[in-house]
Amino acid sequence: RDLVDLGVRMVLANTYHLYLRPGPETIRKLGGLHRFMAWEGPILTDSGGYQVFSLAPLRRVSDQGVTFRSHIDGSEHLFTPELAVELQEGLGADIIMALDVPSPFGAPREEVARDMERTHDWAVRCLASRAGDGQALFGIVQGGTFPELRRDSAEFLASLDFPGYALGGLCLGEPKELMMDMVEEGVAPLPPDRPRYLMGVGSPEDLVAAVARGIDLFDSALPTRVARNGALFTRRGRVNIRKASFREREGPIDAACDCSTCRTFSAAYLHHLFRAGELLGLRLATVHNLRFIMVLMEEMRQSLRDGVFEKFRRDFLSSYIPADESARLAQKRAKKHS
RNA sequence: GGAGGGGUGCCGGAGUGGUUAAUCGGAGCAGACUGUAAAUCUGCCGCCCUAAGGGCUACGUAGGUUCGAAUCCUACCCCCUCCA
Repeated sequence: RDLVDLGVRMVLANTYHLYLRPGPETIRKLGGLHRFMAWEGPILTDSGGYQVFSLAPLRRVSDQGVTFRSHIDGSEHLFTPELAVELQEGLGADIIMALDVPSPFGAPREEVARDMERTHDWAVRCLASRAGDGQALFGIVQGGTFPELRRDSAEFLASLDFPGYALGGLCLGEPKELMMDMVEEGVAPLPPDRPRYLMGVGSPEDLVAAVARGIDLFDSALPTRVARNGALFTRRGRVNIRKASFREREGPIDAACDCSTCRTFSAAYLHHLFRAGELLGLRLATVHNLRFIMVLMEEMRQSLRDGVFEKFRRDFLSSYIPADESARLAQKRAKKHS
């Protein structure tokens, strides 16, 4: 399997998606999620709070739970904190998430505070509705981009004695500095001996910045999604494999990379696969980006063990040009030319 | 040899007197995607100078009509179809 070869340790699955299709019954009949996906390692499931928020039209939140329409067929459903836990227990995941209410970036403070209170209330109910201790239930910190709310939220959840904590509702369009400030606010009150999970992040530069602020765990669709659209991570930053400059590039995407794509294929070949619309290109690019992230995380773990993380961070950021930075440079170049 | 049809920007293809540097596709150039709408989305795309804006050259070729033509007329060149 690709993921095993890549050194992947844990995978994320999603309650919202699995609930709508194929449905919890189907997975139960097929022996649970591990067997269904043929994944022997740990699985983390998200509660679906975020998907209801980002995918489903017509969502209505009440004290009871959240009502939404399926983005697939428009049918109406209700997720309560109790159901979210039950579904995730049914899937047999190893780490499960509380049902939360993320606030959109830019929402007024009162609204964010209300979402946060609801998230807290639901966190308590999720804890109470667990069937057993076999699975680790994580609480989710909310509070938008308001420092005091973030801190309040983290303090409240810390008092509930979860085996692990997540920071949610970030990376939703807010400026990077603000996001990292919120990470700091959210991490500070959490017990140091429990894992901290930053949900939905992210890009290589974000991972490094967040680890520097005490985050242990991440998940993100970014590396695979951008890979499918031709954006590949390298030690020097993100590159777009579709660019004409790769047409005759003989070496691998990233000479420093040990992934099977880089060890086997030239950048020119990958460029061609993307141009030609070949499905193989999507897979090779995905393998590369995932391996890049895996290696990056392993290097960060090692540097922490060695007590040289700060140096690693400086070195990494000095050579890795973030996407937005290179976009700015490209625009400048384009302007100069036009 | 006869009768029709057609030649538009890198390619395909709209447009049949002014608001057309010219609809729209494709190709090309660049960019974005962060708790899974899998292959999505955005911008640029004749040349030159610029910040807005301006100038130049363009619709097979050469003339003509007109205040004004890719659009009308004449000649020529080339392509396609049918008949012989």
